[in-house]
Amino acid sequence: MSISSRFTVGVHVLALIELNKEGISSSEFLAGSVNTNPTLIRKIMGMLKKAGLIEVHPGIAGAKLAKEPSYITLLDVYKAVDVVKEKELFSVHENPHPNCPVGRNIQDSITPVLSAAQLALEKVLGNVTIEDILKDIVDKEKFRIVNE
Amino acid sequence: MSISSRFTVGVHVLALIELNKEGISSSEFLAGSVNTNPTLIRKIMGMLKKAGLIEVHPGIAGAKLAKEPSYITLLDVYKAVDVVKEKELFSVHENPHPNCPVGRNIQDSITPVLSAAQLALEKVLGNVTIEDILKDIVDKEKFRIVNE
DNA sequence: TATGTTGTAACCAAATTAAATACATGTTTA
DNA sequence: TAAACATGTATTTAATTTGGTTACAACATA
Repeated sequence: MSISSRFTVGVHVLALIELNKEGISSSEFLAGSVNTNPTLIRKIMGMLKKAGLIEVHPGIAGAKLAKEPSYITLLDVYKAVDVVKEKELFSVHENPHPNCPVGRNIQDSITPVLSAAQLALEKVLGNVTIEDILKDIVDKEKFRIVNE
Repeated sequence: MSISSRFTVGVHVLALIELNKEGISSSEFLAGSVNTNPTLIRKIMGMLKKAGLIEVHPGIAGAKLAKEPSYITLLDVYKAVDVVKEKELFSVHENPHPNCPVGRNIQDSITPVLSAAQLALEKVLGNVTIEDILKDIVDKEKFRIVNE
């Protein structure tokens, strides 16, 4: 099991829209960088738009960030593309037997731990912004140029 | 997407084996409490055995914990049942385009964040033991009795 | 030897994912 | 106005994973 790549593709798309802010970031352009098809990008763009992270209009080529990149966290993207439902990162077996002490209490006992674990993960994502990712990419590019 | 219930079923199984330590915890008995079929339980038992968490022998009914319940963390179970491969909780789109500054750097830029998020989640699981879960279950049972 | 248990392998149906196709809707421009 | 191009959706497909099921070999015990 793995969390859908919609999340990391979403981050890729947002970073590229910002880096290409002077140009036109159409779904085809973005798909080329991600190396997938424009339809998938448009599906993800739709989710990012619904979450208020980008601005994009039917018929008009190109997307722009709807907020400053320093105000968009990876957690925003993660929630926008809906890769994990609220409190459902872990799945729990349904209908344990009520005649057993463990069966009738395990879900209530384990759920708080699972929620805490999921929150810990989300907190890390909430502390990193698109700007952070872009800065890192720019740094890596500089290093590349120095070593050419 | 959701992490397989093998994990929470594994915790259920270990807790019940310990609670029923004076009795015989066969795969059929355990399956009854979890409310699934014995084959699935045996598959999970095989993983728990391989990870050194339980002792169980072919032909002999019943499983026992191989360690004290205070020395078995939920992270041990999580790793034992192999619900998430090492560093692969998040999936990343393959082969982004190398001609794009974002495409050729995004994986290296985002991977450390994803690893940190996964580690944060695992750390929470590592701080809770089977004994903690059992204590909580016993507490809930006491509360139940008081309110009968 | 008969019974019951663990340990596997094989198979199935359901759900999810990424990719692909098709097309309606909207915008621009030639 | 018509042609070209973009977004926004719906539908289909193949691959993968999951949980469930059946079948059966290997082992232990009464």
